Amino acid sequence: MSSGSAGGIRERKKHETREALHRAALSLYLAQGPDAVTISDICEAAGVSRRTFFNYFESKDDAVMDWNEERAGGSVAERIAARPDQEEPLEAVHQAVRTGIVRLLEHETWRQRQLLVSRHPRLVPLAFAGNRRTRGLMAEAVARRIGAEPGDRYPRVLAAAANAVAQAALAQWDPEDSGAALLEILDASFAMAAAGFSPPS
Amino acid sequence: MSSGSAGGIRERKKHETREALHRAALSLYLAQGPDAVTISDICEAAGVSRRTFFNYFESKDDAVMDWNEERAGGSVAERIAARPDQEEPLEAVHQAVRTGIVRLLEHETWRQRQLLVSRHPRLVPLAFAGNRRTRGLMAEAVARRIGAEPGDRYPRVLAAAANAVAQAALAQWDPEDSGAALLEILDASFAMAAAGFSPPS
DNA sequence: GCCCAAGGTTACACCGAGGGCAAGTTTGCA
DNA sequence: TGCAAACTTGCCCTCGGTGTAACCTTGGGC
Repeated sequence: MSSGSAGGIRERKKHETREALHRAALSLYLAQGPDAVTISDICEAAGVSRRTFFNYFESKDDAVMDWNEERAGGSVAERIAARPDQEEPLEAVHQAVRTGIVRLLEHETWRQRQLLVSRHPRLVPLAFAGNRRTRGLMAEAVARRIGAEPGDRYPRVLAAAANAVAQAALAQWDPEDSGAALLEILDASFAMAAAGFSPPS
Repeated sequence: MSSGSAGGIRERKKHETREALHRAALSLYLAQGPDAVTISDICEAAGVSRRTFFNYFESKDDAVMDWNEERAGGSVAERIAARPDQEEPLEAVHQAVRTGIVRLLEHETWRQRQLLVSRHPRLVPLAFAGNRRTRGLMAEAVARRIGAEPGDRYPRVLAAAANAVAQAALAQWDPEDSGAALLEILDASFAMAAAGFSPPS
């Protein structure tokens, strides 16, 4: 056997099955809308049994929002830590988020996800379901930068606000537009935060 | 018949049933944890049939998070509009949120809700499920203040960030503490936003 | 007081989500 | 080749959620 790059056939097949379920779920969601898709439909499209589905995901939404591609860009926390020391915390977070989005924009499935979410607002909370953890890691990274405790007020408030600003930017972006447009919106939105939200002239 | 204040027996009974279901759901959630409670349990405690439950709520979480008490304080949008004209938008939103929280603190059921949420983080998104609408109304109110369109970037980003700051404040508050403590946290958090999140000395 | 219509409640039946379990199948390794 | 670990599957169950139709209560007209 030539076998896969990592591990053996077993690992590769698991990955393929997961990917097949994810793709099937995403395209069915896009084609028919979230409510019209049943787990059985997804399984049929992916060629596995209904029971197997639950070996990989806890729900159909879980399958659609699967995030293994995010990891393909490193974590936000790492990117914050990598910013120059003298940079203000908010700016460091801004740049960390920015490069994260640049990487995500390269993934076609991520764009499809955004399209799906923008078409079905019901899914918005799901798209950001992983954000509680992300926010926590962001707060930790910020705390480490300024020598504070991770539980301190400042890092937490900053992380929450930065996340919200990023979400708002995403929500204002049309996923059929260029990635550059999203980055413009993002930069403008963070500039508002840096200015203490004083009203634009 | 002495009858209720508004309408007849019918209206009153509907209201009582809704309230009974809400209270039953809340206390069962608190006593047993969200996952251990079934809709049948709630119905038994409230003395109605399972089918009737769904005449009032779409899910058990919906019943727990029922918000008729929020309305007993007017909307955030109204309170923003009521702030003095020369006040900066962020400060107006801050004060509007603040008085809203002051009112909510008077409601025992609201405090129970917060306790429940703080004990079961899984519920956090639900507690803020109504926030999409709230955020929209906030953005509109801010837009009206500065003579912008409701869809403009500034009002939306401000509303999103203010909401996140308020959420972060709530999350840092122990619901068994005094209401004054929550207000202190809230004020300090908004001060950070007004300062453009420059790090504390 | 009687009766009828509107509306609220209930039982029943059904489908999909989700998960436990044990048997069957494939892979990895000796 | 053979065995153990791991993955898949079918079966069965409970709970969430909804349509339907029968039933009961309320309120208003006669």
